[in-house]
Amino acid sequence: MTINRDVDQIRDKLEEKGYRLTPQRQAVLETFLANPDRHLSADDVYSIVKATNPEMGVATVYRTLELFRELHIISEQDFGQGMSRYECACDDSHHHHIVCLKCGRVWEFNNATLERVERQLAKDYDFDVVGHNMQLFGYCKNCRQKEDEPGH
Amino acid sequence: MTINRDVDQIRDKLEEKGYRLTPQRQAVLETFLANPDRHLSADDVYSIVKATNPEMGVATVYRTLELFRELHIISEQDFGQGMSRYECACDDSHHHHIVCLKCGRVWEFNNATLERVERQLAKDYDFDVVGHNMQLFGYCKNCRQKEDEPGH
DNA sequence: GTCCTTGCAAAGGCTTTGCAACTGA
DNA sequence: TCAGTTGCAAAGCCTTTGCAAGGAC
Repeated sequence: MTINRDVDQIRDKLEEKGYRLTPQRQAVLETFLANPDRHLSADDVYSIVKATNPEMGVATVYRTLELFRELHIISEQDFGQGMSRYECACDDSHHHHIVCLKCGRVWEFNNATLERVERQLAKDYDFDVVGHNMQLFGYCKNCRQKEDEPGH
Repeated sequence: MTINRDVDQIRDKLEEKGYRLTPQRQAVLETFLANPDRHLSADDVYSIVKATNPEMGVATVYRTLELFRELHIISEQDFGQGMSRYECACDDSHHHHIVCLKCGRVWEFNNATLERVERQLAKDYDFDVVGHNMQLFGYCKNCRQKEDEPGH
């Protein structure tokens, strides 16, 4: 099963650096592996993990998120909602986000043109780019239709 | 003088909606007009305004920022620094940001290709785009050079 | 034993809110 | 008069930190 293999790989990655894959960390990891399409907040992760590990503390979630982010196991996003969101960074594909301001759903996209623009900008500004972030905010088809319904 | 004209225009904009341009609001407005190139945090604005209006309270700054944002007088940015930053939105030009993770300086750029990509994406996803955000994070030339200096 | 890790509670930092007082038309 | 506005302090929210206890090697 893919998830078990992923867990093993990440256990190695942690142990290489002198860290352990504790049950708590594994629970957080599995939450991300089981939700590859979601952009989880710290609180989302906490709630999900707490369901099976009631002894889990929030601080551990935050510490684990920071550790995973450092090791590039997950990546952090800010959609301007007052808290960070995290997603699995298991594949190295850079992608960008389209965020619906009504329902909060997030779509991801890759765009070769964008990557090209980015490389050109890095060159123009003599800038060593280590991360990027492109977000479109607006309203999805679904939410627009709801707006148009009578009574709204 | 341009700034006075801008102030008058915005006074009209406020009064149209039933708001007043109070001395506090004018002080905040002038801070933005006087710093068109900066990306000010709420605390930056507070410090600047407090220098000439010592009675100014933080709450007023936040309330003014929200009001100005609603009226599209300023726009809000989040560079992942734990607080929002605001900039004058007096001209309607959309632009994007290059943020140095070391010195925190921000460069702005416009890019026609990017705008084109954005329009295409809006079409592809049937999305009503009302805002966007492109940020590159990394290290500027200056900070890279400092890193290379002996002793660092 | 030693270092990593944890849960708890307290503290931090940014932002919002309740409220009584004030202001301008 | 009346709605809009303000300063202050308290509260809210997300996140980090101090610390003593627990756990793996």
